[in-house]
Amino acid sequence: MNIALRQLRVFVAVAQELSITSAADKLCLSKPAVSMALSELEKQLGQQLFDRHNNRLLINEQGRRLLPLADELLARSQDIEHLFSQQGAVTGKLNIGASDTLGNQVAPFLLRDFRATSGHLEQTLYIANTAQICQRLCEFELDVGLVEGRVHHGELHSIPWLGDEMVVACHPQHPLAQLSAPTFADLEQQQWLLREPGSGTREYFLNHLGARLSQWQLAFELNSTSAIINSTAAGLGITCLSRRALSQAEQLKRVSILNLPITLTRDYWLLYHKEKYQSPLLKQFMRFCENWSGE
Amino acid sequence: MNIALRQLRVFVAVAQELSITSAADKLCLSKPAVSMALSELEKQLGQQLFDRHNNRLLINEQGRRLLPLADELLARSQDIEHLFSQQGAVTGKLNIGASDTLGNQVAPFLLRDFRATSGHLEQTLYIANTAQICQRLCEFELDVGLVEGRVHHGELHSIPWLGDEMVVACHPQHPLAQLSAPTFADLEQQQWLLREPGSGTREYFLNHLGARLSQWQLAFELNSTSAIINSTAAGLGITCLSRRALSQAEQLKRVSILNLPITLTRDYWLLYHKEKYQSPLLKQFMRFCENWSGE
DNA sequence: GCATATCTTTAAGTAAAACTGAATAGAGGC
DNA sequence: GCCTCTATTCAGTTTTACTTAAAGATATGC
Repeated sequence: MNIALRQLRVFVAVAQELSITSAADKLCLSKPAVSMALSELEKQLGQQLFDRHNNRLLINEQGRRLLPLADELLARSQDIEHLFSQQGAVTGKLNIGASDTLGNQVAPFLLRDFRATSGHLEQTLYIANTAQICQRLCEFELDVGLVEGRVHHGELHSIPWLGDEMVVACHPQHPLAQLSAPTFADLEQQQWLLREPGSGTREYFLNHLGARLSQWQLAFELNSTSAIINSTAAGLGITCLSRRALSQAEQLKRVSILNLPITLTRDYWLLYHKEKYQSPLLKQFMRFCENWSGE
Repeated sequence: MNIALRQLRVFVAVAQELSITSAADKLCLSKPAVSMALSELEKQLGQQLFDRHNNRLLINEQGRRLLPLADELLARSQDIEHLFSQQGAVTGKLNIGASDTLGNQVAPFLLRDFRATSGHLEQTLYIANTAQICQRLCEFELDVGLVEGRVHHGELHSIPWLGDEMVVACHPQHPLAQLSAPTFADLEQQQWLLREPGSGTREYFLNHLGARLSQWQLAFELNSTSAIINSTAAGLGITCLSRRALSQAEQLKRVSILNLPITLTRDYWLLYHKEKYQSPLLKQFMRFCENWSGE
């Protein structure tokens, strides 16, 4: 009757991958080992955890109920191991998801400072767009997400975090860069460089700037912020990005930032799953994030 | 590196029994199995959990740190099993400790009502004196304790619970029983029947009644409340007990309760260990206790 | 529609772990 | 010293966990 952590590890992997085959890869086990461990767990609990249909697994109500509990139990067993590993050293893995701008421009400095103050070194940074971050939080594969733009998701909590200024940039020789006080009207009829759909930066432009312009043209779409900066520096169009992302390019005079009449701001958000257990390490990291000023 | 629940079960048993031999009995395992499982756990954690001295085990700082964590992990794994056992049924074991009066006079009715409202049937009632209850709470063998008399113990929390009136009783033909308004002075020079040291009832007498009397004699000591009642009914002395414990004997006119000038009251207390994990079932029981009026 | 992937599960054999009984070693009581 | 109580070590056995191979089931390609 006694369930084992081994079985729960298998269950969580299968619940995340929704496939025996890829769960087996992840766990470095053979497929039958995973299949048998899972069906034994289901037998012990007296409940199916997945619906088997068309030779595929689909997590069911029972499985969804077990997932946070199993994840917590495993996390707590990890906590115990780490508590006793090296005396006083902060150990354990931290899986952080971040959207493009935050992941590339902010997270490196955030992690540098967290490492310096905590001594903790085992972080993984997963950079993807907001939608993917949310999905992986729901699969319990990420501990925390750092995203631009508010997220409305029933299973996730979001707390506002840091701020950011959004600016419009162009090539230094661009006519706009010569204006001492450009207006929104000057931004019309321009060629804009945008991120791909699903990106928080793109959403921001569409909702806060594009919506104010009677006309604008799409120069082209790029799924990388630095490619957008390079394209701006190459004179292919103008763009709206966070000041953080542009600071280096501006210092090198590769791009110019326009002095618009109003300041555009954007909040960042810390995301975490409502039902996911927060290990002491995770709590420490979240507190650190909340108090972190930027520089 | 991965620890197993099996190992933690062994560890907890050894920590409670402080002996490989009796832990093995408790777990229905051989001594070598327990010894090996424990030393493997210690090897995995990289820490001794017990000091070995003179062929005896003594839990050390590391072990004390692990005990509540291990207990919680095991309790949570039990929670998972029970959640999935019978749909909706309330399962899981509840280990309740109670001092003599509470265990004999109150707990049966408390448990009857809890069973009726919750449908939960797996309770164990361990009746012992307050000191023993505290010890077993500290060993994580009991979930909750019901005791008379305040307890000051660093590892335990106590919350006031119910109340009780303490009364003085004697044989119906005893001279004291003939007085319509006996005073404290009348109680002097009497022969008293007391419980053994460590009993809350005894402590109550010594602190609240005996201390007020310039003289009193010990008739003799008994480690059972009903033996004290019978001894009182047999005219061997007078006694101070809770009205609850005496109600039947009084109705049968086997003893008389004196009408003293002041009412002596005594609080009961709910005890639980600060670091012990409270399962949903335990929380439910505690809430039930707090709201339970008596009848 | 038949062959071919892809996926899960069953079966049989193997490797690993958990466990036992007997024996060993140390400590204390008589 | 002898007996009894510990915990642990050792060697052998049982049980569990796992792997490879194969089968069954469902979809995909031609």
